[in-house]
Amino acid sequence: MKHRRVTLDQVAKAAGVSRATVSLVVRKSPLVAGHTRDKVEQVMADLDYVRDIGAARLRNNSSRTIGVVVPNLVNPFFTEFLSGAEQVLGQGDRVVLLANSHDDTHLQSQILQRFRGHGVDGLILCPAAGTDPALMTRVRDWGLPVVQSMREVGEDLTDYAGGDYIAGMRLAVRHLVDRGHRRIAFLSVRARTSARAERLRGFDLALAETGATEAGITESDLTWEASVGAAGAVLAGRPTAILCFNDVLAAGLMVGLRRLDVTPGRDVAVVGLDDLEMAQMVWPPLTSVAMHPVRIGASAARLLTRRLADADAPVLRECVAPELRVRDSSGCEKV
Amino acid sequence: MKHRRVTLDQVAKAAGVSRATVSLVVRKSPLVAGHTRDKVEQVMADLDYVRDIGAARLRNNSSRTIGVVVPNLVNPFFTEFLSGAEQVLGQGDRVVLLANSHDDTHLQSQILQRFRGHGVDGLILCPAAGTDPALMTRVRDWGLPVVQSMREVGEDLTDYAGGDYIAGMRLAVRHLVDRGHRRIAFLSVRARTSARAERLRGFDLALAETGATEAGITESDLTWEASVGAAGAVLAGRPTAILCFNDVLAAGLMVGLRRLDVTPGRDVAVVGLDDLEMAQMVWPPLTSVAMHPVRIGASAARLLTRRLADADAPVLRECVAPELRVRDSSGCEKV
DNA sequence: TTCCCTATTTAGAACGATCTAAAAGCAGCC
DNA sequence: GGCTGCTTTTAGATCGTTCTAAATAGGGAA
Repeated sequence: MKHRRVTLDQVAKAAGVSRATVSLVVRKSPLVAGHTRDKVEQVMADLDYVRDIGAARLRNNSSRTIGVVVPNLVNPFFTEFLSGAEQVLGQGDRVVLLANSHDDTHLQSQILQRFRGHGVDGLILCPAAGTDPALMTRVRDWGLPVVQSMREVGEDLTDYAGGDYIAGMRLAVRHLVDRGHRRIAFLSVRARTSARAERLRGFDLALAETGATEAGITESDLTWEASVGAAGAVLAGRPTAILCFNDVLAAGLMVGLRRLDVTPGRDVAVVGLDDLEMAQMVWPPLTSVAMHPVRIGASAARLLTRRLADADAPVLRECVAPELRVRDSSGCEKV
Repeated sequence: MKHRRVTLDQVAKAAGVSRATVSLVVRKSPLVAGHTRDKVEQVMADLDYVRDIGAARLRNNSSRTIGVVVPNLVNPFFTEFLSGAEQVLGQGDRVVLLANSHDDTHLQSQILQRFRGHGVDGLILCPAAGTDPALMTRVRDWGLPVVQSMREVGEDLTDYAGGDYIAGMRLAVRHLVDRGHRRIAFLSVRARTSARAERLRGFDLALAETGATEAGITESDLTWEASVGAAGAVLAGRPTAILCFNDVLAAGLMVGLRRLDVTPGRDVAVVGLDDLEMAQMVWPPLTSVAMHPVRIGASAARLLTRRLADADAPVLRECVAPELRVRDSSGCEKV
């Protein structure tokens, strides 16, 4: 019923050549003569030969497999990221080994062990909150090329692909200030990640540049439900505009505001970050700063491909430039 | 710099036993004596030994790797599904090989070849629209256990995990009829999948049971933007209520309706399917039928685990029961 | 013809695990 | 000591590839 897989040897026998020759054909070596190649390829097609990549890796040490670790598979930001990475890697005939760390460093290191056992060629890692920078050097000692993405741990330890959140915050704050807002609140998150630090720094810089004042920084869990409940705390600082850590929190916040009879886009301006598709679906449509997660994922995949080709290439940081998308949620002027 | 991997042989040498014994320890065989096991485990920890699963598979034919193919990685429905499957498989110490078919049968078969080459133990497949049922028997001939999910091709060819969309449509239609609606439209999709057929059948059944009349079936592409533009066509049938293929289309439709100065939840009732998180974020909050994609993913993973354990187990269909979630978008009574 | 050179092809040893079948150890018992 | 029966350990073949180094072909030139 379940028959064994077709091997190089069987193809070789059927084509009347040696196993080594067939192997050369499989790897598209220029060494084989045209007529030999044709014959072997014909036989491979007839027998439905599929090369065993695991066995190949045993010899040549390349599994064409990339481990991707994200902290949250349900957050559309990370799935768009994943989608971009998968796309690029698939084009390079590589395959994605996916895992969700749930932002748990313990689970994360289990996952890395598992990936190591599977002989992945490289790693795209969005490090879980609280990841020890030493992890990066450890991974490097394993001989595993890594690209960090969306979040970063340590300084220039690895390549990195992300969005420029400092620029993003600036765009958002300037937009609000242009519309006459002076008291701006920030709905942040509790989890200590570089993504959070970067936004806070951008916020400070932007406030200093524009002369606007901070009207309170509230911390929420990184879920939609949590931000609904944060609305009261955010309003306590009497802001006329609220910047949110991302669109998911912004969407929740708007629901929370409405429950307190505050209408976003009229009574208070709300701005998100990321510009996920949902920004256009909520009401009022959410002003947001596009971070292009799909592009970031693609960029991470390309960085990793580059490093696989040259282990000693200089460490690179790639930041996708953000774009402001003005919609109705920041519609209220305060002049 | 990049040192070789630690092998069984090295552990064996260091522990003063044979490679075979170490292998037994790795596999937790009860054959090894307690003191030997302890010593070997100590050495493994000291040397940071990681078992090479690829090499193991070559001999014992189990890669602890599962291929998962989804048609759209950006659709939150599928990512929640994926998340459920990944979770369960990870617990069984298996790893997910992920690929996105973009609903393209050609790309899908490329992916399957790739997965085959990687020696996956099994497959969770949400078949791309237009997939030939013969694919399932072909995959079976490869000796690959498959579970179809979310969509199904062929009759009882493989195990299947999905949501009960017939029941879901019934819940939705009854709810609308209870609120006094008699003219109900359905915003459907163009792609011919079992998911579409099932919903249409449920719609017909529910109409027949309740005596409500169909107020037009419009077809849209399966994207948010497309459904925004479909609003005009949907209204042409003069419905008092609109049922949508899923929440993504419902969200788009509501935006489209508003652009035509029709307020969803007041001028016309809108109901979605799936109950994604976004149902609560749109305005007005969307009445929807929860399909529990995370549970479906988990169920698919369990079905596959079962089949891996027993290739001859009877073919099983598992359908997660839907639940109606009433919110404001169906708020308008028509009595 | 012989020799050399380049273009192809190949035998056989890896890679790191598991499996099979058989060998050692170690009691207890005659 | 020799035998039986049990537990524990092991040598060596094996999985399907790639690599190395060497063998073989096929022309020309001398």
